[in-house]
Amino acid sequence: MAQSNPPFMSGVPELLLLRLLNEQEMYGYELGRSIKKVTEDAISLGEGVIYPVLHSLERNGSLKSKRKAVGGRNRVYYSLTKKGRDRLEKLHGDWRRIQGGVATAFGGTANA
Amino acid sequence: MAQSNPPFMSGVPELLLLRLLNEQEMYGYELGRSIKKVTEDAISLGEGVIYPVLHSLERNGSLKSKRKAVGGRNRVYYSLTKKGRDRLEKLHGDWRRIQGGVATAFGGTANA
DNA sequence: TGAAATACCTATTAGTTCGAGGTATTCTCG
DNA sequence: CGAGAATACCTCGAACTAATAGGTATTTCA
Repeated sequence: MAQSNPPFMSGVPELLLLRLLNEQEMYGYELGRSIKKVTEDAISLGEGVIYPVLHSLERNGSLKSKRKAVGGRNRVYYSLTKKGRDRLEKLHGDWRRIQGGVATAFGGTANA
Repeated sequence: MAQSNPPFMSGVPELLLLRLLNEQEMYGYELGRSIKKVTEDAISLGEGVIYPVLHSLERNGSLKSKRKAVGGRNRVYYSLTKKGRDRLEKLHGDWRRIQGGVATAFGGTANA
């Protein structure tokens, strides 16, 4: 057998969060706006999606966090660990494969 | 507000199934092999994925089915209804948007 | 003062997908 | 003929995702 599939559509929120945090540390609320911006409004994630993903990513060691008080605000900044970078690469690879597969399926015989 | 997001990861199996059935009627077992082929092995769906999706698609009126006995085999052929074609267009649009958003997010600042 | 924005969080629900199983028939090959 | 592979259908249960809808508290600004 060739290879087993990753859970399919799973992971876009996780993928994007890891992608952004790989560039620079950020906090949850900020990530929400940032995702809208870097996807040019194509994707927007609610806080109810962002925070749980952040927490589970931290739990499994992909992210580390530190609290900072900035201008009277209490923020939790996240950044990638080595494991997080590995995870990012893996998810990105999965994504490219699926994306490529879908593109091929739709490109094969041109349709509307 | 701009627009609400479709459920994220959902829908690649459904999308591919609709895509294939839009070209020609097929039966479940056949669809499994066909998906592997048209995605050039990038994606393969187990029967435990295919049949439930087919059934739910038929339940909601996107697909219609007819039984045929072919060479002693009992097959259930599916084809798209109008509603199924609409559904395909919608899912395809969603997919393009998400795909574009991810591409932009990763393309914005080139990374490995 | 009061509303909006910032900033965090959780719980519930709904939906998807996966793997593992199950049945039955037909085909192929020794 | 007999055995096993392939065809062809199906369902169940577990695991996981993601969406909505809430909740708290502070700060900013009109």
